[in-house]
Amino acid sequence: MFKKVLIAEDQEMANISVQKTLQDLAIKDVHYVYYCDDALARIKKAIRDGNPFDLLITDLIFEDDSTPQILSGGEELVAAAIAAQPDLKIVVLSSEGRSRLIENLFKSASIHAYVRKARRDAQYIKEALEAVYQHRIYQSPEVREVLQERNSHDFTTFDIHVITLLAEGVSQKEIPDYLEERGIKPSSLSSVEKRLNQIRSVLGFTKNEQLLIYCNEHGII
Amino acid sequence: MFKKVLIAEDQEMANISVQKTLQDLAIKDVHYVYYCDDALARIKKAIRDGNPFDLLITDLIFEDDSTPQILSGGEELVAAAIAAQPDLKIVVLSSEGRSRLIENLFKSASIHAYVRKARRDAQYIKEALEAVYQHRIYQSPEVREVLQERNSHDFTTFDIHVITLLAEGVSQKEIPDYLEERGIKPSSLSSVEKRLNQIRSVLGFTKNEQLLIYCNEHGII
DNA sequence: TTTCAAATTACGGCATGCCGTAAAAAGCAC
DNA sequence: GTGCTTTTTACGGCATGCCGTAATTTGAAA
Repeated sequence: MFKKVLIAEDQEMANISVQKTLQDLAIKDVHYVYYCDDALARIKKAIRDGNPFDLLITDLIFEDDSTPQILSGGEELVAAAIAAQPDLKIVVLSSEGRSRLIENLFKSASIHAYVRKARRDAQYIKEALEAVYQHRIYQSPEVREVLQERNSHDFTTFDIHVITLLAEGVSQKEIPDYLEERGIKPSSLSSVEKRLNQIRSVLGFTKNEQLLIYCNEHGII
Repeated sequence: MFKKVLIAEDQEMANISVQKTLQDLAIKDVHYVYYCDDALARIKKAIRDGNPFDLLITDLIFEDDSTPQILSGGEELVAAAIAAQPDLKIVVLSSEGRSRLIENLFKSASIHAYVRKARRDAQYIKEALEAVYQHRIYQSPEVREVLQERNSHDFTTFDIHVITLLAEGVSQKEIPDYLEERGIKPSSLSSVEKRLNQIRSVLGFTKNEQLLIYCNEHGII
C-alpha cells in the first residue's frame, strides 16, 4: 500500500476524516495541509529531500480566506503537482458532481481516481486507494453514473465561448465581434444563432435562459 | 453541555467527523443516522421512550439513493423535528452558502445555529454548541458575512414567481396568464417588464440571462 | 486549376423583449 | 361622493432575438 501520502483539504472536518481513514488502512506517513500552495510546497520539498510522496488526495474547491494563494484550487494544484512529479498518483475527493468538470480532470489532468463526498465516501476512498495502488483508474459509483448519463450535448469550444459571453450579458449581435477578436473560427451572427438554436433543441429548451442555467449547473461555464 | 445528541448526515466521512468532534466535547450519548427519515423516527422514538434528544445536528442535502425517503432533505427534517419536539435545539451543518436559503432557515424554521462546512468547521461547530447551549443563536463567520452582504435586491413573491417562470422557459408575454391563474396581484405584461427592468438595474445586469444565473446561484429559485 | 460538397455568412420576415409615456384603476383622506 | 396620489395597465416605437432560405466562401479531390 502507499507509504507517504499528502492530504490537501481546506475543510477541517473533512481533512480529519481522511486522516482517520488512512489510519484505518495502516498508512503511517500521512501529511495534511489546508491550502493548495502549502500542498505544492510540500510536494516539491519532499522531492528535494529525496523522499517524495507517492499519493496526493485533494479537494477541488479551496475557499478564499485572508491568506492569499497562488494556486486557485484543486485543478491547478493537480496540474502543478503532476508537472513537478509526473509519477505522483492523485485521488480527487470532492462534493463537486458536475460531469464536464470531472471528465476534464481525467482527460487533461490525468488524475487516477475521483471520489464524491457522498454516502459511503469513506468506503469508496479505501477502494480508490486499492485500485490506484494497482495502477487502475477509479471512480466512485455516483461519479460513474453521472459520467455515463451523457444525454448531454457535446459542447465545443465555440459553444462555450458563446454561452460564456451570453452569461456576461453581451448581446447576441455583439458576439461576432468578440469571437473575431479572439480568432474563433465561425464568427458570424448567423452561426451563433444557428448553433444556439441547435443546442437548445437537443436539450429540449425553448429559451436561452434555460440553457444558461443548465450550463451553470453542469459546470460548463 | 448537551447530553443526548443526534447527528443526521449522509456523507460517511462528514458524519464520522461530527461524531469525533462531539467526543472531544465529552458528549457521551451520541447517535447518528444517514437518512432524514431515520432521524425523525429516532427523535419520535426518543420522545416515546421518555428520553428525548436535546440537540439535532443535521445537513441540508441528503442525496437520493435506492432507499426511498419521505423527507426530502434537511429543511423538511428540521420542520418535522420542531413539530414533534418544539424545544429541540437544532444546528445545521452544510456546505450550502446561498444566503436566501440560510436566512429562511433562521426565519421560518427557527434553527439555532448554522455552520458552513469550510475552513475551521470543527472549531466552529464547537462554538455553535457552546452558544446554543446558552440559548444564543450562532452563525459561523462565513455565514455572517454572506448574510450581511445584502447588496442584493429584496425579492418579493411576485419577483420569484416571474423569475421561476422565466427559468422554466415561459415566454415573457405568457407570464401574465400564469400570474392571473394563480391570483397574483399585479399581472400585466407591463408590470412584469417594469419589475424585471428594475431588478436588473439594481443588480447591475443588462440581460435576463444574467439575472437568472444570479438567482440560481443564490438560491432564490 | 476546376469542380463539388460542406461550412459559413448574409439577409429578410416575423415574434419577442425593452422601455417610455399615457391612460385607467385602485386606495385613501376629506 | 370628490379630489388626490399611487399603482397598475395599455399602447407604441424601436431594438433584439428567432429561424428559414439563399448566396458566398472554404477546403479537399480530381
